[in-house]
Order: sequence, then C-alpha cells, then structure tokens
Amino acid sequence: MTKPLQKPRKLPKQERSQATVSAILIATTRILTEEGYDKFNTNRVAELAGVSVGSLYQYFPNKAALLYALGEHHANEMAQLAQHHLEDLGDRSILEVLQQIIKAVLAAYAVNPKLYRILHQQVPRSEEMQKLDDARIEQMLHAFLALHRDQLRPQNLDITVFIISRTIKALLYDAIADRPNLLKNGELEQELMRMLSSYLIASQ
Amino acid sequence: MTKPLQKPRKLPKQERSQATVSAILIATTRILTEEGYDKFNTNRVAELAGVSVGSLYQYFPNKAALLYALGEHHANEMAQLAQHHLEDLGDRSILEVLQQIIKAVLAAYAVNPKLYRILHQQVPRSEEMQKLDDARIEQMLHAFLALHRDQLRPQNLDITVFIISRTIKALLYDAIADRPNLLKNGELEQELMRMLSSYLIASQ
DNA sequence: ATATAATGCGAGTAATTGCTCGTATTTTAC
DNA sequence: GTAAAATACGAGCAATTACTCGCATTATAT
Repeated sequence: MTKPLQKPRKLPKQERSQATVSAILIATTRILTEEGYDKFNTNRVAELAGVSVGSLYQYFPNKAALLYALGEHHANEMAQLAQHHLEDLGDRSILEVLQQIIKAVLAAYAVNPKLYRILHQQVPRSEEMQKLDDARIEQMLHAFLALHRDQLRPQNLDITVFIISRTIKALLYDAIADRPNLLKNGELEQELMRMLSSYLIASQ
Repeated sequence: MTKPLQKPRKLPKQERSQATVSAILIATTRILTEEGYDKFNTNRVAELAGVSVGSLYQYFPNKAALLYALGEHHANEMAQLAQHHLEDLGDRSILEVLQQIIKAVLAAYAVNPKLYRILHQQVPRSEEMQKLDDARIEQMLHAFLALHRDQLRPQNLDITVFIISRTIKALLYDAIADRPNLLKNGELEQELMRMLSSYLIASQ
C-alpha cells in the first residue's frame, strides 16, 4: 500500500491537464483543511476537483505523492514570505531586527496553519516533509542571525535558531487553536517580543 | 463510523476480565508508540493482547472509546507527576520555584511523549482529549503561580500560564525529535530557565 | 485530413477494517 | 450440583478505499 514515489507519472503539458492538476491540489487542500485528514481519500478529491480518479492517478502515482506535492507547494509559499520580511534590514537596530524576525517567522507559519498541522502531524511518513519547510525557515534564520551575532547573548547559533523558531511556531499554533484573541489584538507578538528579546539581547 | 461513545459496554468485575482490559490497553500503547497510528486497528490490538476482538468490544464500545480510555490514563499519570514536583515549595525563592515549575511541566509532558503526540495530533476528534491533560496541567500551574503572583512581572496570569506551559511542551517535544542531545546534557532545561526567568521575573 | 500523442473517464477489484452475533467456556451464587 | 451470570471466542458482514485498465475524447503535428 502506498509506496513513497514522489515523481508524477506524467508531466502535464497542455493547458487543460495543468488545470486538472491545479484543481486536484485545490480540492486536496480544501478537504484537508475543512474536513480533516480522515475524510481525505483520492476518490473524494477527484470528485470535488471535478475530474476522475483515473486522471488523478495520471499525475500523482499514489496518495502519498499527492500529499507530498501539496507540502512542497506550501513550503515554497512559507519560505517566500519569510524572505520578504527579512529584506533591507541592514541599518536597523538589533531590537528592530528581532521584531522583524518574529514577524517573519510568524508570517511564514501563518500561511496556512491548518494545512501545516495536518501535513506535519497527521500524515504518515511526514518526516521528510517536515524538513522541507521547518529546515528551510531555520536555515534562512541562521544565515540572517549570523549577521548580528555580536549583539546576541547566546553563543550557540543553532540553539538560538531552534528556540526562536520552535517557540514562535508553537505559540502561534496553540494561540490559533486555544487563544485566538491573543492573535487579533497583537498581544502574542508583543509577548513573544518581550520574551525573546530579554532572552537574546545582552544589554537590557 | 465510530460514534464517540466513551463508556464501557460492560464493567470488568472478575480478575480475568480486568486482565483482559489491561492487556488491551498495553497492546494499544505498544502499537501506537512502536508502529504508529496508521497501523492501529482493533483486530491487531486484540491479536497482540492475546484476546479476541469480541472480548475487546465487550469493554470498549468502539475504537474511539479505546483511545479515549488510554488518553484518560495517560492524563492521570501526567497530572500526578506534575503535582509531585510542586509540593513543599513554600519557603523557596522565586527563582527556585520557577526552576521547579519547569521541572514539573517537563516531567509531566515527558511521561510518554510519543503516546502524547499520537493521541493529540493523529487521533481524530482529539479536541476533547486535549483538554484532559493540557488543561489539567495548566490549571495546576495557574493555582500554583497565583501564590507567587507578586513576584512576577506579567500581570495576566492566564497569558503567563499559556506561555510557560506551551513553550516548555513544544521545545521538549521538538528537542526529543530533532535535538535529543539538548535533553541529555540538560541544556534545554538550562535555556528554558534562562528564557522564562528573564521573561517572568521583574528584578534581574 | 489523418495519424499519433495527450488527456480523460469511471466501473470494478482487491485489500483493509470496524464491529456483530451466535456459540462455547468459566465463574459465581445457592 | 445446577442455574445464571460473566467472560471469551472468531468467522464473517458491510463499508471504505487505493488503485487499475480498457476505452473514449480531444489536441497536435504534418
């Protein structure tokens, strides 16, 4: 059952086939986020996408490949958003830089939290996918923080990146689920800023 | 499919039936933690427990009830461990108290992290269960922190409890998965201590 | 225009699995 | 000892679902 092939059986060359692939991915996203992973199956995806199962299996060799493709797309969106927040910060103070880092990580993980959680927590064999976006975000963060290393208290950049990214992600997702008001009024960002700055910045 | 009944169909009165229930719960734990949620099914549980499916369904009305019972048991263990760490701290300094809080939350969530993640992230309809242990831990923490309220910088205890417990849980579980060495050498506890104390304690 | 390639279709198959129910065995009550 | 209650059994039903395959339709190339 469900071998981890990831390459499409065929590449869609014509417009209509690209539309088919698109419709399948959109339908998959909708089913996952609106109905949950246990309601997700290829027959239902095909039905909601308005195509036949046969067509689905022409472009995705199996169920896992479909999820993997969706994860790849989502990871690209995340990385792009984070990068956008980290541009043109050369002349800012460390506090302003930290604020932007928090905004960047929040933005990246906020692309589609429901989809992220399902892809990373409910999908079997999601380890490979986890690397896709988490690692990319953290890699960017690492490179960026290296530029301001001298102003940070912790010496070990790896631990710093780990703590920053995982803390922000966890509190964001938990807040979405259990404390939505903390997000709307900006309190979460404020508290994260307080906690992380007191932890990271030497002079306070 | 799988209605959310939670009460056992029959209560086990004799010794042998209690042994049956026990064996079923143990087998369930093993399958979940060693093989994953997608390999978990009632036929397999019965087989590994050395009983018949029929017997299983005499004590658990459906699959969901079995998972719920397991979650309940796990939540009890967590709460008990946390409570144990929070006893006899009346005369300690706020820093020592904070250290014990961190140890308590770490201990509670470290009871069986693999089981916790599966019960809370992979099981459908896990929302009700989530309340079982998270809420209980946070309730204890809230009551306990109220005793030291005057020495904490944040005014809002709800937010404080939220940040403490979720941050510790997330970093613990992420460390187990991705940075096991941070746990073994005590570095995670140390960094948590630094971050949370600088955030929580007014005078530094 | 026609051959070829690309795309689409969906009934059907095989495997999995939650759960039932009739029956057999063991324990308890008296 | 015996009847009733409790426990155990597991073959099999019904539902779900990943995936195939033969065929139909549409686009492309020349």
